[in-house]
Amino acid sequence: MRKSELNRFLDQAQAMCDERGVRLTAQRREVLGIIHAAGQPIGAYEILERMRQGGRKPAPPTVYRALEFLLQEHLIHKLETLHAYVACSHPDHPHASQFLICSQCGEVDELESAGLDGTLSDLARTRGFRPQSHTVEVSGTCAECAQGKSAG
Amino acid sequence: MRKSELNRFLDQAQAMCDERGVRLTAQRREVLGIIHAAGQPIGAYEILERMRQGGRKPAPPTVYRALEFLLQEHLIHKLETLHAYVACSHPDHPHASQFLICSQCGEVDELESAGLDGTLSDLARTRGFRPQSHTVEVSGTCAECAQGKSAG
DNA sequence: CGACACCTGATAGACTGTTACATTATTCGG
DNA sequence: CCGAATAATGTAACAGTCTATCAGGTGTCG
Ligand SMILES: [Zn+2]
Ligand SMILES: [Zn+2]
Ligand SMILES: [Zn+2]
Ligand SMILES: [Zn+2]
Repeated sequence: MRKSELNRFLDQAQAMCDERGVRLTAQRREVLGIIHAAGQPIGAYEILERMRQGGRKPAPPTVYRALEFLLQEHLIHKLETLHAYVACSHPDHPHASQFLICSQCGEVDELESAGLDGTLSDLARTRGFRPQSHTVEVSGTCAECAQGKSAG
Repeated sequence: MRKSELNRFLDQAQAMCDERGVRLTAQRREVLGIIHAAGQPIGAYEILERMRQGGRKPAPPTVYRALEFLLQEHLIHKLETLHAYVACSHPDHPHASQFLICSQCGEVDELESAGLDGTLSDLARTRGFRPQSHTVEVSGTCAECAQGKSAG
């Protein structure tokens, strides 16, 4: 069963929040679980939909508040080009958003490239620009989809 | 007067569209002019607002259709993190979207870094990913704003 | 003129996200 | 434990961004 993997993920998040003195409440944990379980970028209203399957009727602010918290704690990222959210693949330390997004199957691959970070910082500094955060989203075809296409 | 600069920009765009066999109609030209004249990222509804100052009452689809055309022809870019549009600073050849965005004054600086392009392509290829387009938006403080702040 | 492609106008609606205020839950000092 | 302060949640209404759809106009070509 794969549920234990999800639980490990959530427990790790819980432990991190405990350390930081912030509260991963049941609701926030549920939203984080839905995002992680989706395995793909998922929109706020789709999350809302899945929360409603438990009988409750949360409204948009509920999910947006949870998303705001999870973003602050670097447990999820927002994909600006998709208006969707994904679980962070290495939430133990803050970092910028760097993604490969397959336009065919929707899979995303989170990068964490110090080289890319450095290239961007250098570029910025040559312009006298002081960077604070960055968003990198590469759209294209993932390995699996490319293979399937060329083989087919 | 600065109007001649705007006209040169628009005439250049016109020439490029003529070459490509596409039509930079009066309406598209007007939208492109408004975006260029703004000098900063401008939202679709702000464009709409300015178009209405001529007495006409265009509706959202009007401006979105023009924006779609201008994006296709690489005459403008969309800033995904701002939901806003800017004129391309070197529209003579297609290229990916790379921007430094000052969060204080709103100025944007369009990069065109082959090095960044290469770094991204290399990163993608090590994952078997075939990139098609990318969006890079760095948020921070521009040189002027940083200077004003440190001096003040 | 008629047929066709393209552009435009206009209504309505979908999707994404926010404001404002009332209510409930949790924490903490006494 | 009690009560005040703080944090989190519930609820309704709304704002911002973008799209679907249908109808009408313009221009070219034969
Ligand atoms: Zn991450
Ligand atoms: Zn794929
Ligand atoms: Zn450009
Ligand atoms: Zn600035």
